[in-house]
Amino acid sequence: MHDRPPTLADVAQRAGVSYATADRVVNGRGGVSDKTVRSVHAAVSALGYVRNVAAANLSQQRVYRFVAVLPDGSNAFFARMRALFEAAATRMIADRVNLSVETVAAFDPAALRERLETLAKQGVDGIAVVGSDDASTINTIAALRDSGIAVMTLVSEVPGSDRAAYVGIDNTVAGGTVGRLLVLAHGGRSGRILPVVGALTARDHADRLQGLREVVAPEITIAPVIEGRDRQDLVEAGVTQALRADPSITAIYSAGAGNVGLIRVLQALPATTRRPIVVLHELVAHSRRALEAGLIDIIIDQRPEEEVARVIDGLRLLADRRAPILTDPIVPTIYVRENLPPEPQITITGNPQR
Amino acid sequence: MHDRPPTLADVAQRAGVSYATADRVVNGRGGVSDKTVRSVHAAVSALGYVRNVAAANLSQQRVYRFVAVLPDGSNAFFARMRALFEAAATRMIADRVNLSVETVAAFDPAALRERLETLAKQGVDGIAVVGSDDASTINTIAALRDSGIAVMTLVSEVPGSDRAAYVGIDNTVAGGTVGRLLVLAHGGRSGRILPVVGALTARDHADRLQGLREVVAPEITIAPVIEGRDRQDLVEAGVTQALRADPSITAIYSAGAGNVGLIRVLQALPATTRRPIVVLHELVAHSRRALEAGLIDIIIDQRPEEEVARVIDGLRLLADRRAPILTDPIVPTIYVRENLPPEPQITITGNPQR
DNA sequence: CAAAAAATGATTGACGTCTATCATTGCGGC
DNA sequence: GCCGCAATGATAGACGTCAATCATTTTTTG
Repeated sequence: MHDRPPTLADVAQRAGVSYATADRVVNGRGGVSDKTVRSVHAAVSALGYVRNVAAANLSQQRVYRFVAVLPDGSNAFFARMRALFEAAATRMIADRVNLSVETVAAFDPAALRERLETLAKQGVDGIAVVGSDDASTINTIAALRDSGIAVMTLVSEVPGSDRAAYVGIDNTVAGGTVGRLLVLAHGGRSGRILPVVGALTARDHADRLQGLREVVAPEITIAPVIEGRDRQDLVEAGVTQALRADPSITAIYSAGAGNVGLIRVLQALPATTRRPIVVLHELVAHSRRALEAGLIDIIIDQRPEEEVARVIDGLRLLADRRAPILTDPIVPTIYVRENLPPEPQITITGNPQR
Repeated sequence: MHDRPPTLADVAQRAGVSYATADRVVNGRGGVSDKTVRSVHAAVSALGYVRNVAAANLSQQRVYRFVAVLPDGSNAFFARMRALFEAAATRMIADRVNLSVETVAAFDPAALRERLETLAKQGVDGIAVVGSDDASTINTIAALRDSGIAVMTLVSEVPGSDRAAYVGIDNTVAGGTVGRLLVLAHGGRSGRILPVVGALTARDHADRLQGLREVVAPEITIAPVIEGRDRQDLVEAGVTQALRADPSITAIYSAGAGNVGLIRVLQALPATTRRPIVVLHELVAHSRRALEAGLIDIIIDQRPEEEVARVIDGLRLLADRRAPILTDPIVPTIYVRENLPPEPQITITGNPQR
């Protein structure tokens, strides 16, 4: 009925070897004949032996030390992600997981490299990093991996790097999803989408735009792209001007940040005209309020909650030498007014003592 | 730098008491003076002591025994959920979690009660059950709780029961979300939605419809509801007839099961006419194919993957005596053709040995 | 066939917690 | 001042694994 799970001692007995030998096999310490290795493995699978992780970690006094490296700045999305990491950190203390969040100057490969190397020296078990797509970062990640540190990329992939996993959305998919929804919303009628991005050179923004283009053509055309540098003021000015210049615009897709500026434009629109359909990225305080107020229609979100959970899970799996981690992509999620989740109550808590 | 987390021995020392007394306090064994209790608690928070769950479980040889009770039948959604539970079960062996899935006759409170009582006798730590909204079930859940078994309701809430938590979507929210998307898709034009449900007496289906109604009025009207009993044949017949009878229908919302029938109708539609916008629930094999083929437009999904993960997490938190579990609702998720996740590769694995 | 090398066995302490038992101390009541 | 009881201390074994050490056996090699 409730037979306790088999232990390594059971395995040894069944294989007809000593505990020491069984241990040598399962922990790959070498110095065991092939025949014995096989018989131990046979016993393992016959009994369904699974290493008791709790006991293993206990014996090693293992304290996982993980660090999430996020870009600094006042970006609302990363502020939220930071809060999520910190909340997770407190929850994980009981599992001997020491998780900390650090920030590093955004768009600065040299600073990132330095920070990562410092972490490596301090003896960290795993790192989650918001990548940047350059050679320096790729090399740094490779070096970290070589020194046995688990590295995962988060939110933004580092193509060509041998990170253990990428946790984040596929931006082409996200753009395509927006495209499909806009096609639906136009209901077969023609239309014209105004795209707003941070910069066309930013890979994620470009990918989103690309995904959009693939889906909406040919019924719907795309107006010249506004590059808002993720700054509210520039976005505000750019959108205002574009709307004035082109009255045929039926929809706006903001693929980057600086949406406070966009929302201001929408608030200022005359109530008489039908406003364009508006889609933007990331559920944060201001976008939530805009959606609730009916200023925008759709928020497409990458669900930082799930990303954080996946990262922690993944880092732990990598730190234990367990099964390969699962790599399902994060699916960008659609919020409309009706399915908004309750406002998060997370307060940012520093460590009270150390 | 990497000071190991404090142990209970550290706490005892700091509080100036013996290990035994510290243990009495943190485990609430009583027989300790108030003054001592306070000083131990002070030491706990001063040091930031957190019980090492791994060590605790190890010492108790704790094997969590959890059971998920799902309704039987050939329902694709529950088949998927079952597979997810089974996949999770294998992953959890290393954590000494014994998770099994059982089925019980659908819509049969007596059978459900009997099954639950049997489980209680067998000494289960936690149960996740797809509820049914009746007095018998409410009482059974109360009895389970009294005997110290953690109970969570899954997919379908049992209102008025004192389950520890409900993991599932709010069906009114789901219906409202569909409503909002349909309003968007009509782009200000009038329209007429054909609703298809299993039965109007089924609370979840009724809630979805209610959510829809609240959002779409007044521009969009709602045709008489088809009750398909979740059966393909009835759905097929009903929808065929309704479409023939009422050419003004611009959208179909299927809130229940039996969607294979609906999809057949859509396949049979003449290519000349513009087909209505179609929204239905739950991403399963046939709905996925229909979406990929462009026969339908939107799938609204309750994300059984996340539900399963939450259930397991919750049961574990309840079984350890840890912090109260988080009760964020599951947000119904929108899939269009572009953001479909990769097809799950889960194979249903029975336990090879016992 | 002896010596060297490889493989295996046997055993031990540590990890942090839980549970139990028994010993000791302090204190109030009478 | 002694009894009884409450509070506290001291200690030990168990949980399953890991990482050692040292002893013993088997195999290989020259």
